[in-house]
Amino acid sequence: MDLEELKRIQIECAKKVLQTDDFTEVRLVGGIDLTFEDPKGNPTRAWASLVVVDIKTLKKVYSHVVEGTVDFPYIPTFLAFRELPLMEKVYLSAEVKPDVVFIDGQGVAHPRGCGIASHFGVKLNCVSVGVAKSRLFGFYKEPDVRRGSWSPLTYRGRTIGAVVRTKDNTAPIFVSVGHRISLNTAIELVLKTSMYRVPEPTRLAHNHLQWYLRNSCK
DNA sequence: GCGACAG
DNA sequence: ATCTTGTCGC
Repeated sequence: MDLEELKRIQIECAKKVLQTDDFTEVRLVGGIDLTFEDPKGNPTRAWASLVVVDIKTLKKVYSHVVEGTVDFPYIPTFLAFRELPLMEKVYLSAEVKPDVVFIDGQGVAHPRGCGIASHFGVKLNCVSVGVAKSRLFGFYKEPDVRRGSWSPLTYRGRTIGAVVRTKDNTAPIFVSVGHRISLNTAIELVLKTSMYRVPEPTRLAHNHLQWYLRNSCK
């Protein structure tokens, strides 16, 4: 693998990212998650799930799982080259498409402005939001401990994302624009879909995989 | 040069 | 990401 070449791909992808709201209504919100048979191994067997929830009830209205082989290692800032293929597969084969998709990882809060959530959105031309449990890039001040408060994630004076408190006295999550959405709307959507620390679409996608691997899969 | 570094 | 049950605390 030639990382310099992959960097150029990310730089080109970043140019196509749209950071304004480009949709009419949001009724269905989806979350995509991956799990690996051997996280350290390369290649390794892996599964991806897409769970779609109704934004009004936060109840699951659709879920889908696909299996595949992942043969690219985990390298910070190059996560998309490892996880994007399976994410594309689960999304493209889904019978229900959400209006917005939450992706585990960063969107534009990335050294080259193209984290996995943005890469996913641009490649599939859909509305996406980066929802990460930890920081990859940028600086911030700890937001207030109350649910709903947030502080900007910045780099060289520019806001690239937000550190959002989705639950009282609980570690915040890192939200950034994926594609075709504004940061303010992304934050609003994340807060609207969060009952716990991690927003429901993402949390349920993760739970669904755990359940799936204990049953249907052999 | 050294440390940091989504999942 | 994963190894892993009960347990402590709000």
